[in-house]
Amino acid sequence: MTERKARADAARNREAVLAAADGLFARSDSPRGVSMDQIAAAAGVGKGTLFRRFGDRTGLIRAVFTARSEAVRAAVDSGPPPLGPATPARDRVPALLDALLVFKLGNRHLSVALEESGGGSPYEAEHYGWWHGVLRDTLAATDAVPDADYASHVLLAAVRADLVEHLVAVEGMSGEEIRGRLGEYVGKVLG
Amino acid sequence: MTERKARADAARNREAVLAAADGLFARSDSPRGVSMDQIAAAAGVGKGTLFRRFGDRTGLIRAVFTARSEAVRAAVDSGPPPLGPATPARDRVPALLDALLVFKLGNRHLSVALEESGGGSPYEAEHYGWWHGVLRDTLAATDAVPDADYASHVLLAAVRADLVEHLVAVEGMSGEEIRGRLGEYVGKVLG
DNA sequence: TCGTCAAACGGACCGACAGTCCGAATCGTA
DNA sequence: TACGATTCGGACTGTCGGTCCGTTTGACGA
Repeated sequence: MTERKARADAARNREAVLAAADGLFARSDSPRGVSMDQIAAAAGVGKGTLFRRFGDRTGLIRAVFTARSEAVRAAVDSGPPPLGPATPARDRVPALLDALLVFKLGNRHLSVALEESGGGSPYEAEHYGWWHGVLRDTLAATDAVPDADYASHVLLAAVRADLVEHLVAVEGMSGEEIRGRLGEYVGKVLG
Repeated sequence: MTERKARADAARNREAVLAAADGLFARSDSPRGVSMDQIAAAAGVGKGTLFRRFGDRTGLIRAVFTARSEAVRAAVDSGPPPLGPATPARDRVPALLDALLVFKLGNRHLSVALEESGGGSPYEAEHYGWWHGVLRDTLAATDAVPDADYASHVLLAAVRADLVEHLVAVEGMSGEEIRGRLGEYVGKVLG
């Protein structure tokens, strides 16, 4: 509709900021340790630019996160089994949770950043609503639990970023161990 | 050991700060909206006092939380069934989780404050370690799950303060509903 | 190629807040 | 009452998220 012209430098800067933020979060131990000034500096961009493009800190983190998670979401939306929509519900539930877990294992710091700076509550982020919707619908199709909505929330809580981070960093579990345990656990819940 | 004499005003101020903080957190929607200056002012105390007694913001929140949760912890430690140690493990697991849920329902804002300002990760707080220990040991005695340690983490994730807050404030569930759902869910996990 | 102007840039600036510091006030004791 | 140890309190500091506005730049028509 209102198709103005996109400026070349604007697009370039956007990518630079995304990349810089991604790198900084990945390197830093705590998301709190990464300031907006640092991101701006690392991206070779003024602070004003950064806030104009992304609104605020939360918006920036969400943008980085969204960019990173495009692949998983596409696989769930329209990929082949066991993630895609054609999968039998009973097989898809564990596949969904495993995929989300694997993603968080591979993007631990970024995920923690999203959940803790994500506008107060992680539950407000669009990304959570999306996963919850998919999981709820799939779960409802299995008839395994009395309240698919509630069960989805609780199952998603099992793969929260800070829990995963704790299991890996403090308890020393490997990614594969966690995946195994989660699989057993989900199996039990599905009955 | 190093039992010097406690000054009367020091003790009085400590109580005043605890009470003021408790009240402010309970009233405020978001823990972020409560500043140390506000707490100091509400307690009729200087900021220096506040930081000397509690070290930092996290220390203060933990102190308030600890004071509030003394009763539950005593009930678990040495109370009668179904919470106390004499309870059969299979009955105690749901009782423990229900007690924790009820506590969080009654202290929603304070709990959220602890989990989000609790020194980066909620898992570092002493209070988490304690609950996890009790739950793990009880769970291990039931032989219901292959890995009691992991299962405890995941079950505790089901009663995280921000999830409870979300279910109540956004999804409009009542406390009783949540308790019911949690009970069913735990039952499924115990098999 | 050049002129025009909306859009984008960047960094100085602001307000808020956690945490520090030290002279002043206060308590317990002899 | 006098004295020393302990605690008080609020001015002060450094940092950080977010804003503002004068300057620059890129797209496009002539």
